[in-house]
Amino acid sequence: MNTVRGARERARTEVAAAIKDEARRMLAAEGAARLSLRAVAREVGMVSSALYRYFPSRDDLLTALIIDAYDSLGAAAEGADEASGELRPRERWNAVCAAVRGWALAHPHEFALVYGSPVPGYAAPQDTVGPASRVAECLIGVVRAAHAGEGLDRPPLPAGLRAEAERMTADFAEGLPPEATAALVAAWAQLVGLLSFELFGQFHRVVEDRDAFYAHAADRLAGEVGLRAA
Amino acid sequence: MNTVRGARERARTEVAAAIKDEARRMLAAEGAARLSLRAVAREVGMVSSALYRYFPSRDDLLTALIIDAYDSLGAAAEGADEASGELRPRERWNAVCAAVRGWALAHPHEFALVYGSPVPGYAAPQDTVGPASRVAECLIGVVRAAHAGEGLDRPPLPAGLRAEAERMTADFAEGLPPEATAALVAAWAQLVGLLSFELFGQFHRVVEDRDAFYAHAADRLAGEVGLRAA
DNA sequence: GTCTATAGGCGGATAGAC
DNA sequence: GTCTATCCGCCTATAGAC
Repeated sequence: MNTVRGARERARTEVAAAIKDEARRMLAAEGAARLSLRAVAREVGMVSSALYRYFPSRDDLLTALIIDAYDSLGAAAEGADEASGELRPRERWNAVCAAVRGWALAHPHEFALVYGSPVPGYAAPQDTVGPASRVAECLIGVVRAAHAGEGLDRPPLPAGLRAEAERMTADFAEGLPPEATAALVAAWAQLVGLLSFELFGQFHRVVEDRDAFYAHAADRLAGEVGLRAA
Repeated sequence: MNTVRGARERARTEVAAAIKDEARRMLAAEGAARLSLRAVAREVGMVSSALYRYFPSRDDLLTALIIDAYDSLGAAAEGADEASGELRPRERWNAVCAAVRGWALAHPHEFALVYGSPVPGYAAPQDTVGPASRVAECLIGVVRAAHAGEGLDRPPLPAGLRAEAERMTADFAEGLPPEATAALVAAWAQLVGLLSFELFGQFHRVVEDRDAFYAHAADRLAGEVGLRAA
């Protein structure tokens, strides 16, 4: 009986995976806003109503894709982090940043899905929050290791931001100096900004050597966060 | 006859403006990817085929909206720049950055239209390039003034980025130190990254005091570009 | 779980009358 | 420039048979 249920569930998740794969392909062609269950069903060789057994609505399929994207990005970041565990914090930071960019270049439409314009009419459920924070956690880990080890050059923090930085620290970066927490949040947003510009075409005819450009910017951001130069 | 043509053209541009206004409203509700000529026509009290006299296709309407958005943002930035002409460069920079954020908060859907995920299947024509560069030009002007006046603290530039920075400078920032050009391009992308996170919901339950957070980040970026502290 | 059929919409774009 | 009519396509979602 265990086997039976196991087989059934395996079949179920395999079909669900095929649906998501096709949906990811549609994402590239049509964008999240026009993702259509019918089109996915057609392509995957089912009839549209059959999809509703796997995803109760279009929005649920979207949610699954978003969670997968965050998890895939998070895994890429964590992998790079672990692979560079021997290095100094600044180099670990740069390795994670490079992995994030590598993932984004390899999955531009999933990047757009999670960091681009929100899908109108779609509200992300709570389930996305955990996966969404994996990359950030990874960066926090690097900074925490630096703090515990060689120490941080604390970035400046104006008086008006002190309370906010302390709140952030208590909320999700316990143990870090508040200056570093605030700088880290800003740095992460700025990193994604660089990737958005690259992926969304804003660097067209502006930045040519994007590898070097991004690597340098990421390294500067490491400095902003307080990681000591290598 | 001049009057006649004037009147005709005035009527034409007034209707076109009404169409664009309604389209902007739809942008908020449906997003650019699902902007529909028919829905706009319905709302504006015309029949869909009549719209084709004003915009030959859906994409042309989209292009008009994009150009308007860039122009509106550019005007906001230029206005803030002119209003702060007496101040020191670093303060001018901060004033322009604040104006950009003010515009973005006031026009989130137009911000998403130009800096969010690209609309699948839509390719921006050459006409958008000029308006798109107005904000950047404005920031370049501030840095140029600093360079000509009190001077810049040149940001560091790794050897691998030197040639690229010189090319950028020759292409669109003649006269600036290449270090500043490269830092400026990065800073602009990072600024937009901060705004994307704020507008697209990534700061939800993360950053609360967004005014202060952004102002501080913008000021740090001024330093990155080489503007001397106030 | 998958199918057919159906309800009740929506879209872009064009032709041709006025 | 605006209208009607039309072509031909698309969608989400449900009911009910198998």
